[in-house]
Amino acid sequence: MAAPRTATDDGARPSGGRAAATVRGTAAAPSRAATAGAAGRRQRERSDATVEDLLAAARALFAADGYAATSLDAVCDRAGVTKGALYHHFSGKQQLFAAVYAREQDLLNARISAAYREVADDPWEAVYEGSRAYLEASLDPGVQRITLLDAPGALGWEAMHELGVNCRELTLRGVERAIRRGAIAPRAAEPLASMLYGGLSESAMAVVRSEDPETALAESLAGLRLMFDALAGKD
Amino acid sequence: MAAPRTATDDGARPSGGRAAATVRGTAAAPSRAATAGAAGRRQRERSDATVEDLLAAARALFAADGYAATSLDAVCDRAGVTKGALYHHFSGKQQLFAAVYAREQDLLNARISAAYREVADDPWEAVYEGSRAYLEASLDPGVQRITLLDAPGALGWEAMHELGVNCRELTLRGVERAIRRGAIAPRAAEPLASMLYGGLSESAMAVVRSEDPETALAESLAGLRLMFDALAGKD
DNA sequence: GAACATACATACCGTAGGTATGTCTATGTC
DNA sequence: GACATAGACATACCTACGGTATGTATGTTC
Repeated sequence: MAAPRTATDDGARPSGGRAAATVRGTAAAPSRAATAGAAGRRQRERSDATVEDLLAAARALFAADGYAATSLDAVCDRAGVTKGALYHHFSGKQQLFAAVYAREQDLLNARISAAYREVADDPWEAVYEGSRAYLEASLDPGVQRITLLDAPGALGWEAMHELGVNCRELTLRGVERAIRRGAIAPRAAEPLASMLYGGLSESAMAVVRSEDPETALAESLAGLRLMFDALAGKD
Repeated sequence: MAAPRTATDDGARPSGGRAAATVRGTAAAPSRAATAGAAGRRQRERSDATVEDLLAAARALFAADGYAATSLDAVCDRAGVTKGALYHHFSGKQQLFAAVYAREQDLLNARISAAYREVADDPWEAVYEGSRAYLEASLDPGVQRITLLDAPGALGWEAMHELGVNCRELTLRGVERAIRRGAIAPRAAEPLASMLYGGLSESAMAVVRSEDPETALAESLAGLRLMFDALAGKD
């Protein structure tokens, strides 16, 4: 049975990664935390550096060899630390992978959001551009290996979607906005978002495995264009 | 590094499963094989029964606990045999899972094909019915665990699609036929098939995890209906 | 019925995830 | 500024599990 995580055992939760990056930016901290933050600087920095090394090593090996074929010893070797350090910052292999996955999702989100926001006037066209960005970003073999091939089995569907705002949720929001503004016909947004997100994920894998990825990508984008136009009522 | 499989070591390949089922049906066999087939009947039957037990046990455990959490010892215990028997018929855990996956795909194919063929006149409507059948069949948690969550990571994308005719290929053929017969606008069939197959897979997982799967399924089908109509030019 | 192949069972090995413990250094406290 | 404490690791070890090597009994063939 899968080891259940209680709500209280987050003491071993890694301070590095996404959470630390956002929390550390806040200068307005309470008195005790402020002094502790200044005094605990060197230890904190060293810790963060170790977490960073571990995440970088893990990301490289997970991307190259996959989740199952990557040993924690190999990760530690590459990071230049021992398993003691790894297990001090992460509760196990699964959580290490979850942290790597969350980072990957953040990078994807950034690219998608940037493309999405570039189209300010047309909400449906914005979803198209976001979808295009997601498809193109997912062509990277490392991204595919981590987010599309290994994550579902290693983390499970629920955990995948609970690790922060993911690409599927971005798609959902975009679809909802397009419906609200009348860019496409009224409908339940969830199903369309699932179809788009899942379809683009599968497309990315098919494109890379194609004997001619260049034209396969072009055809996928053309097909996406046709689908978006059809859903918008343009013929 | 992942153990590389040479092209010559298929001596341990299981005679059971799909391959045997199709090969055994051919009555027109060469002389030596014909006599050997008749004389070797009892051993063959025992062997097939063992393979069947192993596949049934593996399917049950893989479906319930997932690929990684299922130990071969547990499979053997449930099947009532030892690891010697398992490794006599399968080259390892991955191939055992591959056999289970292939069976699952066959069952899905049967359901999809049946729904597809029920609509003889309208090729695009046939694709819809096939898609509907695939979505509904993929609501089963065991099917999801095996074919959607674990298979990509355990087998890899290529191996998944080389294990016989799968649902994605069925979708592709249906789309190609619909295009040939002018049911939808001309386009490259591959991208649309990928979008449909991947989208339906993701939809199935989202539907099951929804707080109200009943209405989620209804909404997904309604959304699918809208998409199919839009692609067919019906507004 | 002898030679052989098939179909297993048993015993064993190596790897890798996980744990328990020791140690060193930074940090807060008096 | 000595001391207690806790964080940040390193080291050694345990164990489960995938895989292998070998033994054996039951068909199967000539």
